[in-house]
Amino acid sequence: MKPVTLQEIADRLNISVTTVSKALKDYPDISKKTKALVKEMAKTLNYRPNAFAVNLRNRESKTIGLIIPEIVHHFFSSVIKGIVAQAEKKGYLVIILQSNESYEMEKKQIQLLLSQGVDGILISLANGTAEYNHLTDFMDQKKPLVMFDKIAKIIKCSKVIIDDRKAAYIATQHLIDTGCRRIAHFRGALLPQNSIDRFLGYKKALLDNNMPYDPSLVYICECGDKSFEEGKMNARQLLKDHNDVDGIFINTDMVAIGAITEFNEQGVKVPDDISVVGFSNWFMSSVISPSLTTIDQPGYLMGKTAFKCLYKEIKQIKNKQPVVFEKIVLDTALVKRKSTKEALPQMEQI
Amino acid sequence: MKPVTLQEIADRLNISVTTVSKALKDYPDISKKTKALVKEMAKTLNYRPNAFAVNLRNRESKTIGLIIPEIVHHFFSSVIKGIVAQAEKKGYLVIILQSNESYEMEKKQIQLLLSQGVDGILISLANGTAEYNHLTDFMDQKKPLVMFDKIAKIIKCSKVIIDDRKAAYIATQHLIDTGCRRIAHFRGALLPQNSIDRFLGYKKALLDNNMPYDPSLVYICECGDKSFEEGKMNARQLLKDHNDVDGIFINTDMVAIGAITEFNEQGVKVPDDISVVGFSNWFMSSVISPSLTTIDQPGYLMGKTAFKCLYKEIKQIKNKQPVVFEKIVLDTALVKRKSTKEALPQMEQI
DNA sequence: CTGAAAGCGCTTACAG
DNA sequence: CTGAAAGCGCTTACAG
Repeated sequence: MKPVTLQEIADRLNISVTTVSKALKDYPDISKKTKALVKEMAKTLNYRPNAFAVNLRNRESKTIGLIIPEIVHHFFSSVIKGIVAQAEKKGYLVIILQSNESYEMEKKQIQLLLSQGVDGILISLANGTAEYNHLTDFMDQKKPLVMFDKIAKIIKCSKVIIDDRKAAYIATQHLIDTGCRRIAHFRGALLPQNSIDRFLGYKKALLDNNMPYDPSLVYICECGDKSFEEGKMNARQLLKDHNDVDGIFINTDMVAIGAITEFNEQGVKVPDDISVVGFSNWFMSSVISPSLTTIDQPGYLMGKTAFKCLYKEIKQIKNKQPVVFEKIVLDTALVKRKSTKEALPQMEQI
Repeated sequence: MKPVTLQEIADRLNISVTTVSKALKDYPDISKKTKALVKEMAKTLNYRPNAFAVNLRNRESKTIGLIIPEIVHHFFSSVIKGIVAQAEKKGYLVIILQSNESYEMEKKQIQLLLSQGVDGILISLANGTAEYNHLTDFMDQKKPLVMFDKIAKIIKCSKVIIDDRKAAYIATQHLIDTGCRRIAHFRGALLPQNSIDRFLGYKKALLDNNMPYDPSLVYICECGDKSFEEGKMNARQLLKDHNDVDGIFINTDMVAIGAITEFNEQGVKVPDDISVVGFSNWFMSSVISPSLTTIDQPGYLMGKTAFKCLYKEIKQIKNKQPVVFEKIVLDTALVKRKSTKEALPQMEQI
């Protein structure tokens, strides 16, 4: 069974393709009678417009691309869900690609999406990305690109993020408020803006509380798919290097869970010996023991917001309006659980 | 900057569009010299074929659709990752849609994908799906559809699954081998084939071991996004109803984690008082305490395999070869952890 | 070895 | 109110 075309409908009704096309789209210059006839025939034949032809004419695909470092990831999968849900509402479909934290992949994927003719791109940068020509190339095609979570400050485009520095500050402050006096930090890789910002928030909290910043207390994790093992390893190393540490602020939950697991295995008590604060609020963090105090990061909302932002720009470009870039900062929240102690009463008054 | 077309290249070189097209595709009837010239010009101008036009001509989009019940889900996100990775290798892009376990959504999404002109569909059925016209409609367009994990036995198409019944049998047998004598089951929703099969595997293991099957020991979970709470609730109810139960086989890990959490909170010792076996081997299951004995379900491999299968059928249809449906059953494995006891020596000899 | 022409299915400016 | 015609960018059977 060949797909039904406008031509087929036109032939059956003995009218022109033009009229059929207009009737289906409710052009005002077509008579009611004709419209009814056409629509009925279209229904009977189960007519479905050929998307390729429509796309070719209209120069839009109603499809967007999404490039994300990792799919099997509580936070990112929540973002995906938000994007897909919001896109569907607006009649847009989402093509997903995983960069695997690789710049090369990311570059290739942008090209792929460009070739496919997506109307826009949503991207969270790979750790390995330090050059941005692939992004500007895309934008040079007069197509919008919106970054979320892992962004490049230097690129002029809309961004949806959280205030990583502030959130990290609050996390570290919480450790201080609950009595920690020597606080380590397991940071993320060196390049990504959010691991830099979280590190800076940690440092600032220390300084604001007159606590010395000690670089030897900062450990690095790549935060790829080996996060759990990295957390364990770093925790082991930390115990060897510094037996006086009583708190750690960790760049991401999965690493924190690795660290807690290591502490549990070594008989180090959390939070009595060492308090731990994570980042992201993965579901898992609420069910391990002790449950993890962490920063809640609104993944689903971030996805929804990022799509809305992209959608707005697609419309603006289509209507030849000027595109105004936005920087949207979403709220985070400290989720207190059992991996940190109760706040000291005297400290709260300071 | 307008996109570069074949016409543009042709004009600049003073040759025909036909020749340009053929040169770029290395037709043997074009001279080496012309090919070199054309390719160089294409490179200089950064030519990129218009996908819509190519699609329209070739009647294929190099795009497939993926419909999945839930994106934020360890198992399903692993499947997505496998599909996307394998598809990219073959030059295919993947459009993702989430059915939210709803039949209505699923139906709408199939239509959407059909309108979009995808070359095939990969689907894991929603719990709510009991009618299959939307699936057969799609296949009537001479486009392949492959089901994975949550399938409908009755539909004639390729399927990639695990042997749920066997895996459940092994899980239950493990409970018996480790000394459990009164074993409950938290099953999934009533419709999905895999929750039926897991239930049947449980039942068969009991009967093969001369243990009575007691329907009052079977509890139902929808296994949607409330899985954790369902696990807790069912565990609470179970404790009230049956204080003699010493083992539970649970349809999916997230529910099992809920149950274990409830037991921990109530001071019921796992595995000493009650042993628990889950299903799926979510990462989380290895880090909770006690860690969860479960069935490892190969999500990434399932995704990869499902795409390969779909790809094969796309090619078969394109080449007008007969399409042979396959049923591919992937291996699972029992992962023994701390939520079950050591096997009893005397039992092992039986 | 090269190119004119038809056609994929649709949309829309224009004529009547 | 209706329709002929052009055109979106590509591919390929066919002619020369």
